[in-house]
Amino acid sequence: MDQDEALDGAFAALADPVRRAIVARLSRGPATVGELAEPFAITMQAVSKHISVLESAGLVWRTRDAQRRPVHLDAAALERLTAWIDRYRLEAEARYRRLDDVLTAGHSSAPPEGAHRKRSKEQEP
Amino acid sequence: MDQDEALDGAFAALADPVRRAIVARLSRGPATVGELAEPFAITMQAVSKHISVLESAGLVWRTRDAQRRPVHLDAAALERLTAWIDRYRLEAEARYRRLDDVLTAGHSSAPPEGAHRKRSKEQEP
DNA sequence: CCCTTTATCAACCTTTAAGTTGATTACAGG
DNA sequence: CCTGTAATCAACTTAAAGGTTGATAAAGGG
Repeated sequence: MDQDEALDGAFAALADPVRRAIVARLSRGPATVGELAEPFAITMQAVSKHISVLESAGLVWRTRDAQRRPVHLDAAALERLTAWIDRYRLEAEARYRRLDDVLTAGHSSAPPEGAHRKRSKEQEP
Repeated sequence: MDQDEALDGAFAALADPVRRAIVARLSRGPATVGELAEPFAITMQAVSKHISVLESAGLVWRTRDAQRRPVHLDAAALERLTAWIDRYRLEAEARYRRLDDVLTAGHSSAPPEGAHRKRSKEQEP
């Protein structure tokens, strides 16, 4: 199953400021390659490649309008990424909370943000 | 600071199946480098590098316990990633809904999943 | 004390990614 | 038509990423 490869591609696609800017722009609506390239100091060929990367990652899809190729954002693909992250984030946060419960047992004040670090048994460098 | 570079590093860090598996494991609690390396068919040095990548990305932090270096997941860093994605995902979804509202105006049935694609004005290949 | 465990440092190899320039395709409009 | 516009294809350069082996450092247990 290439569930893994899908995540590889999608996260890698977002690991580039140009591609993230393209995603941000597309969240407001479709745009052509030329429009997407305009804000950047790189060639349209380079932007075209970035779009191909986003498309291979399943984050965008292309249509056709004469010689233009409008690019569209796929929100569902973004949702799959947050789903992956949240699965582990929530698990970790639940664990923190259980730890804080134990460590603050019998006390009244709620632990401050980031308390888990300072309350850890191990020492920092 | 450089918001962009932080996202670069964090997304790039998750764009690797080994590092994602490490994150998944750490969501259940801290682990040593040796423990983290055990499931993989690569050397501990390679895993150590992966952990350095995750640490530079701010996704994990290390403590010290004798000659061991337990690694801990930073859930807040994961939260920053979902925050970035959701910002644009929600914007795009809101736009879809407005489009569907227009295109289904006066009709009673709710649009099916993925309707935005099929209802687009442009044609697919 | 030494020796074993745990992990990092260092040098190197190979593959891939981002960018460039130059040529080519596809389509619309005068 | 044929000209201009929009975008992709192709070949190449450079830099970085992921892996390896081998050596080194730091800390405890016998």
